[in-house]
Amino acid sequence: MSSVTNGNHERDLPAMTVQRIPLYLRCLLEAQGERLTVLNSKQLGERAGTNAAQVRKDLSHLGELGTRGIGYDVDDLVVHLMRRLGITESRFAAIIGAGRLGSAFLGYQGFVARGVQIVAAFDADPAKVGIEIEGLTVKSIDEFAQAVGNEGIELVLLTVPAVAAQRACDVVVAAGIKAILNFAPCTLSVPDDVTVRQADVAADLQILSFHLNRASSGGETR
Amino acid sequence: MSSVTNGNHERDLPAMTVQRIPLYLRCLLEAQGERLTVLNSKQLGERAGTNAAQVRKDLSHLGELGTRGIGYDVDDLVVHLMRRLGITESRFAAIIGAGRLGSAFLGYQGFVARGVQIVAAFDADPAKVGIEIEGLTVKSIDEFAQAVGNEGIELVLLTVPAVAAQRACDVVVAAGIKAILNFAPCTLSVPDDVTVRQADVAADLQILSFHLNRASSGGETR
DNA sequence: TCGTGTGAAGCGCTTCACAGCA
DNA sequence: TGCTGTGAAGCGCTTCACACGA
Repeated sequence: MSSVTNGNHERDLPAMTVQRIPLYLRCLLEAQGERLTVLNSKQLGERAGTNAAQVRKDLSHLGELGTRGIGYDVDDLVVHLMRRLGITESRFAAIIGAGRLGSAFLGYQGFVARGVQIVAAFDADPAKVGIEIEGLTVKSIDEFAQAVGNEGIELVLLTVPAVAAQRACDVVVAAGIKAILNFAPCTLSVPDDVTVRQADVAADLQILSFHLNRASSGGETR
Repeated sequence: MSSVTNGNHERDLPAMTVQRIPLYLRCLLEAQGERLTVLNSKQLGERAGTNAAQVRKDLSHLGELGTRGIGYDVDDLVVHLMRRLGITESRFAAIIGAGRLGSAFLGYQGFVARGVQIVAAFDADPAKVGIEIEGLTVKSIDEFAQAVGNEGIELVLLTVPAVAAQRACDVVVAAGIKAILNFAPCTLSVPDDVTVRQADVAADLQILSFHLNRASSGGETR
């Protein structure tokens, strides 16, 4: 009603654009490491594995971030993408399930640079509670709700066995968490306002297996 | 040229259908565990988190697998989907990078039931070579090409740091591997006939973070 | 009757092509 | 001149609605 050049560039990004923003951000951080200050849509597209038109269309949804005749300022764009992703300040995450996979993520040093900080680990198994993994003491799942408030936890990585996943998920949802990354190969039931992303490694391998078939068989039917 | 009811149900599935087949398969295996013999499209859709129309359209691409008025025979469908994915016999996979994440997958018992068997682990670090993880001795990456032939390896899980990923990838591709699941947060350059799937946990968390923003802010612009 | 298989409609994403601006 | 931002065209996926068949 008052702004002129500022269109409705605030909410409602296409789902596919949202999925690519982390990819663009990663490529831009790489470019920063190479001391590049400007990237055009073609260059960014090549790094991200897409094309220039896709990059321009995606970024145009965020506002007019580029300079015609020049390209995109790398530092500027990094800030804009981080702001859109809500990671200008690190988001705090918790791991539920201190098994092999959960421990691997606890020890991974790469999350902080991507705007996520793992601040706590929980397990339902009393044998796991109290042990220290990568400098963090595993807490009981019973303490989860309290920890969410105390530590500002907003994201959950669910790394429990499939049979325990729904139970753990219920605890997480009851504590007010709205975003879950589920590594268990099962469908989780959650309220509409909770977002679940599925990370099923076996499914990924099956998809790759499918593509192996397509490549090898020349064209015979049997 | 001779078959009557058999249309061209052999190759060329829509990409999105291929992505959902592992999901359907997982739901069907669950149903088998519950001693269910028949599922209709609505029931399968609910389990898979989609709808009946989507299920029917997807499965129709594989042939006429259902029975009108009844639904789909669970065992039959499992066999069909596994055949399409090329996992009627287990596919053999190798892990490159015997770090925390690679070790976690080596110890995961759930792959075999999904048609994938991890048969070897490799690392470029001489300090890692020779150590035993979950009953498997870590080999040098230099032995990879030979092992591919000896052990029938067709899939690779790449769990090395980002800086080492392209180098490791080149070794894998040179050994004739056509399918790679890359856990390193970087874009890999591969020939056209090699399929790479990206598994970037930090990117998934960033997407979840974006959705947190959308949910919390009621509608104000600033 | 009930549920599949399927053409057709609907919808969203991708690509194109070019106007607009530094 | 060179590259962005963007309407429009193109394309593929999803959803609908119903004929067909057990």
